[in-house]
Amino acid sequence: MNSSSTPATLGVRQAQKLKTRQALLDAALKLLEEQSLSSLGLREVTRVVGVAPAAFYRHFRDMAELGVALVEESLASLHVMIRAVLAEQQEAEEVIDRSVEAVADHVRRHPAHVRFVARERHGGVRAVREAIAAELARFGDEVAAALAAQEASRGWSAEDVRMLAGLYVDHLVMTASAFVEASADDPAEERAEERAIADTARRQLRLISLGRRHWPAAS
Amino acid sequence: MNSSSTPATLGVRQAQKLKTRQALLDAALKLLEEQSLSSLGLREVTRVVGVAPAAFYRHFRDMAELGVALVEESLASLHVMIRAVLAEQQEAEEVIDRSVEAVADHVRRHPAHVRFVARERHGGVRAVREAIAAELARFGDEVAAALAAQEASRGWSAEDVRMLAGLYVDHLVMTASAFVEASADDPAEERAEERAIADTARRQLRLISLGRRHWPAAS
DNA sequence: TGTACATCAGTGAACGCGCGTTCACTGATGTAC
DNA sequence: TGTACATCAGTGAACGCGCGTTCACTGATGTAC
Repeated sequence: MNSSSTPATLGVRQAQKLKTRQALLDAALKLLEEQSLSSLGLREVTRVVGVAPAAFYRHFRDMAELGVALVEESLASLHVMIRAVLAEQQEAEEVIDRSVEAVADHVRRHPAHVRFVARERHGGVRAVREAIAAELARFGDEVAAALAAQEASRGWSAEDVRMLAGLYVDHLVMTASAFVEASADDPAEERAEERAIADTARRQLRLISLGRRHWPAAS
Repeated sequence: MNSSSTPATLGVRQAQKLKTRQALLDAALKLLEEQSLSSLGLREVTRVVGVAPAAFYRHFRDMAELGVALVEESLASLHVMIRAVLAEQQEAEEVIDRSVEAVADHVRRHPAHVRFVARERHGGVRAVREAIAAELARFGDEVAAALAAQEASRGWSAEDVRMLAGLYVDHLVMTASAFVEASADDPAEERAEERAIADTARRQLRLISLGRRHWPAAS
């Protein structure tokens, strides 16, 4: 029997290092709820974690590198959600309801991740912007592949399918941003605001869905 | 005859003050192409303008207040563009082409304004976020009013019209953001990228337009 | 028109502070035998 | 299993620097008479 509960695959040292790294990421993500990456200080982050400022350099070259790591973490969970929605094969109406509910649920579970992506998508740190853009492009490709496999896309050009996928991904990001920005002055008011956002999102998706059904058509 | 070319309505002092204020806004906008508002320093801005740091306080309480002023400036020009597009009454297809061209043109003329709004829409400064959200909501209302007056909206509920207007405004902002982020490594490549963005935007608007024509419909 | 006083946009020096980065170090973990 | 040496995550002190803000000031512009 092993003398400790440490996984056999990881030394104590490496496990501890990963723990510190994750603590840095978690602390940064929390601090980023109230500010943007380009104004977040290395000392702020290490102070929250409780390590010396210099320890930061054992994990990241600078804040931009930490930001890119946060992009991966943030969009990995979103990726899982998107795949789950795409995997289901149902009536259009039902897919819409499920998608919007999945987005709402995702925002409830990972508000800081969503806020981070919304904020840094057009933020002041180039490497992070590019990482987000690349990942969202991959989502778009994946959605396009799923759409192409559907009956409703018979006769569509690849470009048109990709265009529609882009519309869906953009809409998803917009909706997630709207959810996460639903302010929390009053809990009852917040719930009402969330319902309004979900309702609008569903109707917008329904309209897009209608356009899809009649595409392409002469003007 | 007046002894100077100064407008009779403004004293020399007040005119000079406005000039300095505008210089601060211009300098800030330029610096914000490469960073976000929450990391922009007061001394950076005054240094570019060539005034003492303390002079800043004669015009703005802090950077957030300057940011709100920039929101007004940035969205005022967009407002003009939106009104111009809405005022034209033409075939759906033509409206789409004109709108996309107007957005592309607006971005060409005011890239820094567009970048600023895209960046700070979800940025780290609450007052600025709220100012942008309020202004975009006003655009949405205005677009909704114009849509409601159109033949195609006969029988639509006010909520549905507002939902469609929101979709248009969101799409406009997304498209403008995409244009402004079209990178400029190679001029030829940039022009190709711009054409691709415009093309996608047009097809997305056409699809939305189709959805509109068949709304509401049973699934 | 000329004079005496008020206003106030912009100055420049000073302040205390937290920042990012460097460095030689410590001591627990890992490895070779 | 036990010992001797290597590795390296995290330490803590030090550095020079630019920051936001304050303050009494200056001198051109504005106003009252």
